[in-house]
Amino acid sequence: MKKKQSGKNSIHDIARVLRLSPATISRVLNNHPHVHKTTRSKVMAMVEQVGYKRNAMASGLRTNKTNTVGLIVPRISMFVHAEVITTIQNELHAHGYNLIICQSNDSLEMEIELTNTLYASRVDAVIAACTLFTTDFSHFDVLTENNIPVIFYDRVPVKPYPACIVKGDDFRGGYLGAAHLLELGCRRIAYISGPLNCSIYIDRFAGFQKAMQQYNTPLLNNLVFYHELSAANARKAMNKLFAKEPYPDAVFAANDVSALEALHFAKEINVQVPSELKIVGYSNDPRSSIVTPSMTTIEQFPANIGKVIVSELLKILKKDDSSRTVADFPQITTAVGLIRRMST
Amino acid sequence: MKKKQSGKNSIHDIARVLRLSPATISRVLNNHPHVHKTTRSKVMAMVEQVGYKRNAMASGLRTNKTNTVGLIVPRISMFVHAEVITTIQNELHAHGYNLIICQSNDSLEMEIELTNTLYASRVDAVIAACTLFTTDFSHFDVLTENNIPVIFYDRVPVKPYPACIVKGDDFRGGYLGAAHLLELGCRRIAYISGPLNCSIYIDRFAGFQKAMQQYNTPLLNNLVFYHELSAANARKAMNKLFAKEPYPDAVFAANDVSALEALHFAKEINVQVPSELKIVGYSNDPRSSIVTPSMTTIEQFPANIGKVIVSELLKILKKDDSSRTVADFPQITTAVGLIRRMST
DNA sequence: GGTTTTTACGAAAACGTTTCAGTAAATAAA
DNA sequence: TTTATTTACTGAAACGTTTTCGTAAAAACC
Repeated sequence: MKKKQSGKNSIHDIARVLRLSPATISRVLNNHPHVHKTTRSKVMAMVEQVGYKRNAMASGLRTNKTNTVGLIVPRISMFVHAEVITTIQNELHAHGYNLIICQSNDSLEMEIELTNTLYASRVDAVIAACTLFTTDFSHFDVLTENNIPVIFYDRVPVKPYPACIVKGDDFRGGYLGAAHLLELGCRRIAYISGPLNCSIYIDRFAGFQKAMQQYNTPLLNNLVFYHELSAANARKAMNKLFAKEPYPDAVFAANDVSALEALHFAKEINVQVPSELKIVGYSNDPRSSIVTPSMTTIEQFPANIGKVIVSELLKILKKDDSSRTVADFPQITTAVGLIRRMST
Repeated sequence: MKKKQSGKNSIHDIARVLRLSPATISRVLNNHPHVHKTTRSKVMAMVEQVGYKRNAMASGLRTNKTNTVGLIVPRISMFVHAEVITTIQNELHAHGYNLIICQSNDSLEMEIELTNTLYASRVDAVIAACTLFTTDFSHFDVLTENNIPVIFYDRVPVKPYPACIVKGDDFRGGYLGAAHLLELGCRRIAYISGPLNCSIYIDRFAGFQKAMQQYNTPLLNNLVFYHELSAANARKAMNKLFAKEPYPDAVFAANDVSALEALHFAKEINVQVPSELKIVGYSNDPRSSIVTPSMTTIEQFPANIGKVIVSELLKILKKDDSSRTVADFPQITTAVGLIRRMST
């Protein structure tokens, strides 16, 4: 049972009742050597008794270290992110770091504010998956210029930036999805892409094109759509695709939300999936496996992404500020895979 | 274009080059009165030029205020939470507060660590949705005893605790689901509950019982299951239910994951839904609407929950520490509703 | 012109921790 | 015993803010 607190208890208060100096208390708390065994246990007992808890602000102010890393993500509800976050948190926690999760809501303005806030609280590092609309990355300068390492993942800078980059092999993902459909004999393949200012959609599309080219299949301009990947936009695309014949024999969408909407649309207009239309999504959203027919999609192994991020981050944090070099800005690509289901 | 920083820039540095005192700089930054217009603009210009950003630790240490609230949640990937979090974040942001999102992974140990960490960084308040295994809430004492207000939601303390509580009307939810099935003529209704040490499952089950009683339908013990609501456990329950006749004519599950698994199982063994078996879930998970047949479920209006939480929180934060009273521990119940779909 | 009030600013303390430099006591070496 | 070394601790400064108190100077009043 804890004693009732009388308002405050700092290292000074403990020092006073034990007739020691604050310095000694601090040393005990930080496991410094050169403090007597009996003193140490007396201090620990008192710490326990009054329920002392270190003030992270004071400590951080003095040491310039917070043991905290910040994470900025468009939406935590996106499955891939949720998975990545969970892994990151667990791994970091195992190494004594705390994680502050921030959500930009896919708003650039918010992303800017969040990086400023994270800088204000002087986190030790920042992990960021950027907004769909982040083409200029200079708001991260405040971090890099002040020696706070940044790691980007998922949606990453396209131009060189002094930060480590971890990304799924989007090119390969695009290639795998397209090759799979081509292998199955599809030749009129529609492609629903996200906006091409965003790294992942550029690469996925490039992979798609590569496969098409390899199979000597022309890319029909009226079968390709570039817009924010919402269900509504996917529906618009489908409406156009099925406005008049010839219909496409496959749809490859750069995310699962769009693919799911495509499937839904196909059902509505009585187009049989997969016999008349094959559909491939991207990300292996939990929904893609429970829908009927279940959907073929590209797996990104988010847990692996998380692990890679933390392992890189720890490497960087182990060095002190001054000894960081360009070698700390590697660009790492993580594997993807095709999950074949009933929609193809 | 920002000037390259020479390592540090504090309020002192700005003061020195402008031949002012740090106090004046601080006053400008905090919009205090009694500072000359020309001085103000000179300072602002320099702040802009050197890219000064306030050090939140120093500021928080001095003022004992962080403008940050902490949030602890079992899993951010759970749809209801993701929705609630997003609302909370937006609302808080509009009022100048930052949100630190923490994930307990449904581990009590982690929840305890997280509350300590949040206390260590002296957040202004904590919002918590507890672990399934949190029956003792004393680890939140460190917050309440130190005048950091706590608001619980979703999974909340069952015993009295000095904190505001916001919860969905789980009793009504349980009642609505059951009454709906009874109305449709079901009489052998199976109920898949979560463990009864958790507030929400207690209430949902009570609501279920109330409806059953009202329709003079006996509650059959072998049709009720209490366990952690995982897909695996739901499958076990379904296996038992369909091991021998008479089969149930309906399944009401206390969350959507279980209901979805029940539906999946029914399909596997060729039991027709809804004709032979009706299914109702809980939470309106996005998956429940896209599955075939789409699933009837209980909507919790998570955005509304988030709004209520923030509105209560702001009320509490507006008062200063000392003037808080028991009146700051209201228990608020938010509405739920039945969403009827094809599974009934 | 003298008195009061207001305005604009500075000096310094404070928040709670860590750490450098120093010192007294205990121990080891001579 | 004297001197050197180690051990266990203290004092005080520092981190970057905010805020109280004080005080000149300017403005307002009579």
